[in-house]
Amino acid sequence: MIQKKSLPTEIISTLSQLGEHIRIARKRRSLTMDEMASRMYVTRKTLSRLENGEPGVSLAVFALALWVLGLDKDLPNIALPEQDKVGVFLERQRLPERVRRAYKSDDLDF
Amino acid sequence: MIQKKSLPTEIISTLSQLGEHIRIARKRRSLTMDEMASRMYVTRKTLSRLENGEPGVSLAVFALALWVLGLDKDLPNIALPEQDKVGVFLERQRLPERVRRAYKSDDLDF
DNA sequence: TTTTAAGGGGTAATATATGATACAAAAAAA
DNA sequence: TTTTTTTGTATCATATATTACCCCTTAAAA
Repeated sequence: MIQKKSLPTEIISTLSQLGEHIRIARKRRSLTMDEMASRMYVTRKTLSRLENGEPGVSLAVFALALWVLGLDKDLPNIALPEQDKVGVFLERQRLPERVRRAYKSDDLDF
Repeated sequence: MIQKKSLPTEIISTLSQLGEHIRIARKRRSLTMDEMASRMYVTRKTLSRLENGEPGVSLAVFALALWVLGLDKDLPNIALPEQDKVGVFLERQRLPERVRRAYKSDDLDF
């Protein structure tokens, strides 16, 4: 953990991509690293680590970057339960074959 | 930073949502926290901090969770440059009004 | 009901991130 | 070109994450 060496390749690659996306968005907005870092309430070094895709950077730093750039709208949709097809399938599969009502004498109408 | 108190409300809320998404996806897959944590090569406590939306959790832990759950396909699309409408607009705006070729006597044909 | 397992929460030790600062390299602007 | 700004990199101090334990409460299963 936190060591690039021990991480799956896909994850290393994904984090690099995310860093690159942030760097591009920052440059398009003509923000220097110092400027953007101060708006994020972090130091330039921390922003640098984020843009370089270093795995140890905290989620808060990541979210702050997207927030400062106005690119945070998609983040809450990650792993959204209603979009999780496998999850929905598994949940449905776990339903019992037959349902049996718990008997209560005065609860026979609905 | 890293202190919930000093973070924008939207970010606190977003991180909580992401943690909840992961927790739901884990339960749907009938994974205990111990089971999932070990597949992520982290401890149960770290996974717990992620599911609770704690801002200090590293990006690697987040990405590993999505990866273990098979929910990592959307992550690389966050802040995607071609979807960044503001960014594309700003970039276009920066184009010069007129273009002028740098004159080179032997480079007049193309 | 009894039994078993899951998850919440604490502590100490260690690893790592983050901040603060300085300096050099590279790029942009004049 | 020269000058200025931006960025890369290094170091040290401090804050925090992460691990590896622990115990306890609660929920699930028998």
